[in-house]
Amino acid sequence: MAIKERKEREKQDMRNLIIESATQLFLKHGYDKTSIRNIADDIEYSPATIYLYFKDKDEIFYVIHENAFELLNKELRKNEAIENAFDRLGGIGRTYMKFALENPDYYDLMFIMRAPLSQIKSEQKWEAGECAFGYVTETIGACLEQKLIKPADKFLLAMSVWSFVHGLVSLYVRERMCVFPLSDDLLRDMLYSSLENYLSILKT
Amino acid sequence: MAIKERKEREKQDMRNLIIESATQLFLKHGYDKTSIRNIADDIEYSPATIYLYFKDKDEIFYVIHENAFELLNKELRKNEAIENAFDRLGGIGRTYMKFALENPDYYDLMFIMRAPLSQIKSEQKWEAGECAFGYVTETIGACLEQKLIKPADKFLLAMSVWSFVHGLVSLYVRERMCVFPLSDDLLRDMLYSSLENYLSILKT
DNA sequence: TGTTTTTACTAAACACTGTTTAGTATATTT
DNA sequence: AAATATACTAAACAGTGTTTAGTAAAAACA
Repeated sequence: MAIKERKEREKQDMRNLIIESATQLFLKHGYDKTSIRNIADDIEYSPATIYLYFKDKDEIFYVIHENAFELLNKELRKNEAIENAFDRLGGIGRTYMKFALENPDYYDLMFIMRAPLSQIKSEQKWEAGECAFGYVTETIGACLEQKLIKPADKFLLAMSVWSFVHGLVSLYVRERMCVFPLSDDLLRDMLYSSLENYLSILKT
Repeated sequence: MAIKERKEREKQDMRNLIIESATQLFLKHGYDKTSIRNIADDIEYSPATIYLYFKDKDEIFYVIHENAFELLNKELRKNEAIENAFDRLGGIGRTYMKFALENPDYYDLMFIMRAPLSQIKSEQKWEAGECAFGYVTETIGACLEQKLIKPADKFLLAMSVWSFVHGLVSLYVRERMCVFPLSDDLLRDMLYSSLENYLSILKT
């Protein structure tokens, strides 16, 4: 029965088609303005068809959110090449910040919006998040073992580092940094400088 | 012509009535589930009436956002009593965090959601934000003058401290701290511990 | 006072949204 | 060839923010 396999393939193709259209519309117009009807129009199917492939709108954006994490994780792991654990931690921080500033809509979906996580609520785990966060924790563990940073609980430090960078980029992404009377370019520089300053005071 | 004054009073009363109802509904059910029709039902007027007193939904939530800032600022200024500038900074940080954890919906509106700031876009300034942030900057300035913290640019430090605490509470409020397999109580404790740890490494 | 104007309000509509239901062709299996 | 299963959609449901046109009551004017 090769027919069943073909049907399975076709089902996956249709899912991909929907995700591709949704991703493109999302990156162009944002979450709120990407409606099921817009996606349906774009792929030239009726809105109801989309519900044969996805439970609801949030499930679509959960998949996009997972793709975005794959992208971020790929970027983060590039720092694996850095020998010194502290330099690696710095690299990870800068990569994370760069990702957020270059892909603000993805970042929003991954770490700010409630939508994609409605998929997880009670039951599943937030694997994508745990994976990215785990890498930070590991690296901090290495820094602690080699006494490259001031001693503290590994998880507390991981939470701190993550929160620090997230704080900077999320205030920027959601336009709260306007309290600084600075040009956008100078502001971005200052975000990076803040990170450097934080790393320097973490150092032993 | 005392009539004009009465009319003015009545107009303000109606605005207050709408804000009170909206605030109550917002704190009970959240932003998305607080619709103009819900508010109208609650105050026993037609939905169209609300538009005679507010330009749009965002203007209503901008006022609520301002009230929330008044509340936060009042709390923050209580730290004025603390003599030592560094202790005062710590107090401000803890007060900010406490406010966010006790009023997550207000915090969301003030520092995460896009809605209330749509009111500001091009033209006005975000006065409420600048006021709260200014107080942090001032205190950090005092810390620097008295050499209580490691030297760095005043604004860079203010941005850092704010971002650090915002990072912690916003990841918590938007449920990204679930990467930690901890109970809610332990998690909250860890947020405060993170802040203490950060303050300790800022110290000279 | 009576007439005109202004004010306060609303019913209904517009243009959307996510989602569900019922029904129809087409493809597959028996 | 007949029966069944699959893929799809038109239309509806229940909601959203917002606007328009029209109506009573209040205020101003004569």
